[in-house]
Amino acid sequence: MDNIIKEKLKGFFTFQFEDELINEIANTGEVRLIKAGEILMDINHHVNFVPFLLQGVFKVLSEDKNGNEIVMYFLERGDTCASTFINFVNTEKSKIRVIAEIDCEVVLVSLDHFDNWMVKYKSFRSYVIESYNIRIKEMIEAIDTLAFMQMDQRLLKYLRDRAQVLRETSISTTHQEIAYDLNTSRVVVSRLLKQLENEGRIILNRNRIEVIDL
DNA sequence: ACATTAAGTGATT
DNA sequence: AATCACTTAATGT
Repeated sequence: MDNIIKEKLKGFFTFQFEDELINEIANTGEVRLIKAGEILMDINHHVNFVPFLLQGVFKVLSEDKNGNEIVMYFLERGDTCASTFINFVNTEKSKIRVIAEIDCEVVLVSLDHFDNWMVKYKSFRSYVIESYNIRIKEMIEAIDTLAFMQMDQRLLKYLRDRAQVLRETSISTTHQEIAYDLNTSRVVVSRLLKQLENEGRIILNRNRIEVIDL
């Protein structure tokens, strides 16, 4: 594995990984490029790896048995999917779908190394705990959003979140996709977007939304 | 030029 | 906020 990968592992993750740990990740991990739209892990599938996100953005969503989906949060570089940690104790099926928003680069590490690294590396332990913490906070935020916010506010929050993880003000999407993500109808999204545009918060184009009011 | 897909809108529940 | 039914606009072939 090349040094660029190691530099990314060193630079993007909040807890400075020890050089030795970075070498271990580099030696045992598999670097994968995931194209926009590809699914990294899916609901009801077994997962035996943990992804470390080096580049790109993933959308994490849950789906009910009727196929209604709802986006819970986004992952950006330096993030990992905390829900996969659970599987290192007990091989459980994934409850979520993780899908690439844009082209992504990840390092996949087998869960077999987890036990070992947790005791061996302080930075790894801290990182895992911190990741859990962040995800729990995100979950609470998602629940609050669903329970207390009306659709217009949810929509604006969604656009801001998405623009933030993409590090761009321009989002390439359709009203239909947003409707799926928020589990509402396209008509509602179109109307609310129009309203936001009239308020000067966004600019609408076909397949593209400029977020002004970040 | 035509077909397809995305987006806008009034009316109704 | 959802649904229907329809229109208009943008884009692909």
